[in-house]
Amino acid sequence: MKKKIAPIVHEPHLVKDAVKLVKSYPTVPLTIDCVIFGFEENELKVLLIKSDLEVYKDKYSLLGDIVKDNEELDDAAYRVLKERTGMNDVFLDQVKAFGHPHRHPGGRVITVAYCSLLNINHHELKIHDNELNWHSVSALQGMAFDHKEIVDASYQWLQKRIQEHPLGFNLLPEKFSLRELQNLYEAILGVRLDRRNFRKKFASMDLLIDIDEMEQDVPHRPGKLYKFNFEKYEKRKRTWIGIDF
Amino acid sequence: MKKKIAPIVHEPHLVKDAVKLVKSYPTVPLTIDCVIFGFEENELKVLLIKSDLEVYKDKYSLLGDIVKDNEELDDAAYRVLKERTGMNDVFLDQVKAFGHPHRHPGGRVITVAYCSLLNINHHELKIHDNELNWHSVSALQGMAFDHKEIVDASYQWLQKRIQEHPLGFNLLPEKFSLRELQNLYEAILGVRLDRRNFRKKFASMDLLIDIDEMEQDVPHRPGKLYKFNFEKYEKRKRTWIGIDF
DNA sequence: ACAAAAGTGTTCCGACTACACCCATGA
DNA sequence: TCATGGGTGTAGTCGGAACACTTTTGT
Repeated sequence: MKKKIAPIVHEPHLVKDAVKLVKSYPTVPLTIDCVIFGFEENELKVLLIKSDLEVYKDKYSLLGDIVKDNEELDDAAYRVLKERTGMNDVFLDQVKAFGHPHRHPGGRVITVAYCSLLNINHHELKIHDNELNWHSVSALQGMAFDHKEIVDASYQWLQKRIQEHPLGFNLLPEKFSLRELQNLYEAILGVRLDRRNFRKKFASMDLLIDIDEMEQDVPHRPGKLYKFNFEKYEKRKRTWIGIDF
Repeated sequence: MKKKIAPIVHEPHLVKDAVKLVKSYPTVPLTIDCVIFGFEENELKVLLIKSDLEVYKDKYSLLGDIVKDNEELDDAAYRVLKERTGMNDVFLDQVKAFGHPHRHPGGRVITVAYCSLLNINHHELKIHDNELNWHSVSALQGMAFDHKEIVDASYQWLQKRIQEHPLGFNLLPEKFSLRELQNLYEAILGVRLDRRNFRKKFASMDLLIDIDEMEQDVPHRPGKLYKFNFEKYEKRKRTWIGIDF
């Protein structure tokens, strides 16, 4: 995930014009915003916080921050994620840059949106100020800035990506049943899937490890539990074609 | 393509803290870079210019510019496109933001990459300074900044997108033969396709208009010419699924 | 016993693949 | 007449979609 920042060094006399050129450029504030998705009670959720700003009193906003000097965009997003959720090794990917001149009431601010997937139960929210909390994606309202637009774009991005790569596992506990997996896909894609076909599909992908355990404390016949074979997927990723529901 | 910039006006006393906040943010120079693809001699090409900078003497760079105050990112990209190619109504879409702290030797510059598709023969390069010219995508070398990386990302983006939407028509003349269309897909995807199956696929999509003309001056049996039914595609776009070679 | 979800196979159909011959034109 | 690519159909295969009954557990 984290890329090293290569210490590129150019001959000083050669870069003088480049430095001069860049100094002549207008500049804008740059931020990142994280669209952090979670899955709970068979619903896709997103992590939001109450806005600090008076214009957006009682509105919700994404977790974001400025990008620091010398900080990679990816690293900035990862930093915010870690500060807020305490979690490492979380799925994170850039979605899109948003640059409407009036998207921020305080003046022009460019933001780069990142999409992140994490298991709600695997972390505790580190900072509970400003009512940091999970919100159902299907019923969002009262969002600050253009954050509704950003969430919508990220959600569409996710719907597409999850059909190409098995990202869903990032949202589930380490051990999960096929029913939970199916509920997840149904919730994200907003469709109902045939149970037998769903199971066949994942069986044929051969990315589930049967850990020989069963669900506990369910009021019905317990299902088998599986782990996701991340290692196998990583190896196969380069030639991955898609899931195709 | 061009979105109106909504004149959002907030109560002045409410935005004071927002303005103050934004003023406290560090700022960075922001540019856009256009990866302009064309198709010529059965090869995918990209429009490049010699770099102005001494460090990148004799290296090629993408067409880019700073984003102006109050200018939408999309509009900035479109402006560059129009300035350089003189063309309107060109396909243009955002690919990704690049923000490596040392990607520009003159200091930190963030850029947002845009992908554009146009018909090489439908335009004349407006400005021929700095050896503005078309280069084969498959043999790029000696590129300035991180522009190779940007072109690679855009090319991959294109390969994916062209399998989901019939974007290829943007690269062809108004009238084209099925052979030309197939050559285009083969060049972009880097595969060979079965001619009969290819024709069947496009026939079944029903997006080609038979204009009842034939190729001229070809040293073999002339093929029929078609137009792309942009109108029909636009109507159908919302429910578009994919092309799937 | 009942409720609730787990687990499992088969048939059908549509889509993609592979493949070969005749046709129209220019040289 | 030859070289070049245009134009066409069919059989086989693979994968997705539809679909119902038995099993296991808790109450």
